[in-house]
Amino acid sequence: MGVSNKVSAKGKRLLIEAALKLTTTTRSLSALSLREVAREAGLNPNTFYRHFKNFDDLGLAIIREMTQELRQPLRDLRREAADSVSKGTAVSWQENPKLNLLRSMEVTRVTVKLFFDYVEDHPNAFILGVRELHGASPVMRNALRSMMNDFAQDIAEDIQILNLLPEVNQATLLDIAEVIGREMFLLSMDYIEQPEQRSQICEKAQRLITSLTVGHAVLNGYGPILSEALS
Amino acid sequence: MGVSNKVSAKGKRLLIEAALKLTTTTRSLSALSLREVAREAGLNPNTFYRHFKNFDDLGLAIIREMTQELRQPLRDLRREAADSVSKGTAVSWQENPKLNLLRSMEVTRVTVKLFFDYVEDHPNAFILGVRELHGASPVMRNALRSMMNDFAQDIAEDIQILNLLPEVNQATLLDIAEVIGREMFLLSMDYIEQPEQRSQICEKAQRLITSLTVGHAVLNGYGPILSEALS
DNA sequence: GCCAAAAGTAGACACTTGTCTACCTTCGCC
DNA sequence: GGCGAAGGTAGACAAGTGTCTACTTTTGGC
Repeated sequence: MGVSNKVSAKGKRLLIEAALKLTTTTRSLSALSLREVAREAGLNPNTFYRHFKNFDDLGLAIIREMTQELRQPLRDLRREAADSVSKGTAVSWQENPKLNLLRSMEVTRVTVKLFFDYVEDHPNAFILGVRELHGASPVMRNALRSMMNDFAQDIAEDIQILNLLPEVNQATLLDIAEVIGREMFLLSMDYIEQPEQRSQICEKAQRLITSLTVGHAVLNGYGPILSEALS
Repeated sequence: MGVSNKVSAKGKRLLIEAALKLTTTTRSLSALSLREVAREAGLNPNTFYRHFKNFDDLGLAIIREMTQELRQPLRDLRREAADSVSKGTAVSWQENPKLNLLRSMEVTRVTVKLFFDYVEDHPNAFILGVRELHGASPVMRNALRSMMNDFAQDIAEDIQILNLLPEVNQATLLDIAEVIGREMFLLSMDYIEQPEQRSQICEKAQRLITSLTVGHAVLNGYGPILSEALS
């Protein structure tokens, strides 16, 4: 059931779980009442104050856990995907464009798959994340935005380290990564809500990533190389 | 002040404006109280019932207005942008790839500019739209999702009619349009919140759109043509 | 100028909410 | 084995809430 370990006091744990449950099934975090989540947790309303000083505080605790639980695992996932495809044999674009393009697409395919598997295992975390990312609480928004930035940073680094893209400007690389991160998170909502369309959603994500990276490569003068690779 | 005309009863109008104001400045729609918005509107709580049967009902009314107010104008904007660039002289990609690419990018530039001007004039509508698109109310979410679909449909049609892209599969064209629409809406939040970065945000949007379309074109076998156009 | 329908108001109802003070229970540590 | 802190509970409070019934005002069409 999503966000789980690492916090000692069981009351705190219960409250977090309760809030998570209510949020994902009914209302947004800021619309919950203190008594409501205490009731759901089977605790006295006052117990809330023993652990949190207000609602944003609870929200931040959830996000903190979520981040811990998501970032490193997702990082590992992408590495795993890369390793499973290219057994350490990095090839430059100029050397063998076709191979590299195929490798990129395969890494993308595997990463996307792993990502959505992960989404399936932690639906609540993603639902809450997407909901509050554009929600009403500035505190939440900022916290989640910074999480998304970190996430984008990771993606950008991986793209670079894995040599999935010819060299491009650092800033625009980050732009690409941001869009990819954001769209993956948003697509995760569809993935959760529409189980029967999951394979199509995976493919859609792959196409998006490939289009974006290839598009950027072309605009940076790698058109001929890519054309050759695609022929 | 955003969403404005077309509804007769002034009470209804006042309530809508009040809800919009409270939503964008403080909480999400579902977190508002009936009495609160009535108070803000300077009306008796009971007046609410004369016009809406519940809160989702109010929300839908707002969305209905928003859609009316946004869709056709945005459509006109894109046409205007296209006209201002190519004075009716449609050129096929094969005939003159370079000209067409430049024309595409110019249409993109102008459209993006006009779009964000529009955002600047209707910030509340966009804030509420983005917030509730991923909010807690399923009714809202569905209504807004369908609005976004229509919006994407419009973009896709325009891309096709204006010949901005070589022929591609209808479905993937729609995918591109969806991503463009979504990202434009999300970027509009940044645009509203960070006035000092507006020109960068415009450029970012342009790059995104160009990368996406070019990327798709390349993957559909138009790489050589584009390479030539870029040379 | 009338009159019904629509829009708006008043007062009350049972209920939920956040937060306060005060008290009990469990646990870790010396 | 005792003690202090942390975790949890009980009861009460004023304030706010959704919704009901009943009443008044405004409005538009004849």
